[in-house]
Amino acid sequence: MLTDRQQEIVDTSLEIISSIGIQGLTIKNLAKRIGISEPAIYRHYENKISILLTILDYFKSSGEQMFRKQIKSEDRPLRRIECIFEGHFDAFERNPSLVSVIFSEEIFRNEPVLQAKIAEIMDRNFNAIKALVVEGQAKGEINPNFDSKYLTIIIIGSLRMMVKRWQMVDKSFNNRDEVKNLFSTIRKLIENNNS
Amino acid sequence: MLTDRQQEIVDTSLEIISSIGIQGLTIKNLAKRIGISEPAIYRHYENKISILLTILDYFKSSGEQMFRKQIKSEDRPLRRIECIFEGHFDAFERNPSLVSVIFSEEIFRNEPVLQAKIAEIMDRNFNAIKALVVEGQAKGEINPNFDSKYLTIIIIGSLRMMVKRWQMVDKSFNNRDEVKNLFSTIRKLIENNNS
DNA sequence: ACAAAGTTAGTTAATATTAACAAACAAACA
DNA sequence: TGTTTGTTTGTTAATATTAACTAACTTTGT
Repeated sequence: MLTDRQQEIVDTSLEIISSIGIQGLTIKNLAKRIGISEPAIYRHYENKISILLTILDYFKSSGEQMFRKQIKSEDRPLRRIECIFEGHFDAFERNPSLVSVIFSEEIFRNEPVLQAKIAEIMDRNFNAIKALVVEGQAKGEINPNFDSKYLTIIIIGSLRMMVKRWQMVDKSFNNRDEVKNLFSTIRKLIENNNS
Repeated sequence: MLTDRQQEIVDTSLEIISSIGIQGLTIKNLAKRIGISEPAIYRHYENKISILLTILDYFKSSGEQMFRKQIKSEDRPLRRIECIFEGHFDAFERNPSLVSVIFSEEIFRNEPVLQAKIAEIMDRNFNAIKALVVEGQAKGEINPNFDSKYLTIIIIGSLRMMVKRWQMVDKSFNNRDEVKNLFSTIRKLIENNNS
């Protein structure tokens, strides 16, 4: 569990990342924004890496929660994938900084601990979606003539691309509709329509 | 045009980016690798940003070349998209550092000039692919019941995701086959099969 | 002889982190 | 009850390291 200050540090970090990018997340900026001195940060976190690890953990567990909810759900696989789509999207909308975090692998490249965590999160997400695709194919909802691996790459890649575009150009347009449209396109593409 | 030294600086930069990431591209590393002193670098480039701009320009023009080739080509649109897929992939294989560059938007976020260039490149690529999709739909080769914008997001997103996975996990596996399989999946999905 | 390309030896600004100490409060105890 | 002791959370000042970049001088090639 996090203390109030620890939570504040994490929240403020996400704010900073959101507004000026991960590069701007320095202890100095962090301390200034919170209104305490730099060394005070170290009363609550051993070092900067452990702050970042906490952020990634938060990210990981919020994703896990979403997947768990979908596993229990009685919906059909395609609908569950759609929920994950929307769920991720809601998360991004509520907390735009997560977008920066998700695309920050390159920055963590010199920190093995962080890179490992990122790889772990990506891998788990991939497998969760893939499991749903496989299930959808088994139940005849998704076209079984395609390798589930490639369908998963297409699904996740599309979502990421959408988010990236949103971050780079669109900026606060009709994002919810965009996601709906994108997913409905994907759905029609991969659905099993042997009528 | 670039002098020999300038070219060497660019090449070595790409080598460094490739092996230890963009974060590792410092003037010190660059000079050491080339075998000259740090200030000598400044005899050939005004500053670090201009080196990075040159790299992005190289990236941009090599992409442009590829698109130009495809425009002249007599192939059908889907085949041309496939060529672009393979072309990009060849580029990545020949020069893995480009992968790092392409995913480095987050790092350039505090450098408006660089960020603008990245946005420009992404935008042009997007529109080039989209034009091919539209043409494919007009010629009845691609299913016209889908918004070309979303199909383009799916196509580019998949390619990027594939590359990302390649960078993160697969590492020197059967990459050429993977690209072939991925594209053939996409092709089957979006093809117009009203037979 | 002169311009291009290199060197050595610096500068400035940032960075994460540590050392040493202080105020506020709580717990323990006489 | 009042004093001692410890803990938490903060401070200021300093640290080591690294970044990009510069000034002034030397070498090299034509």
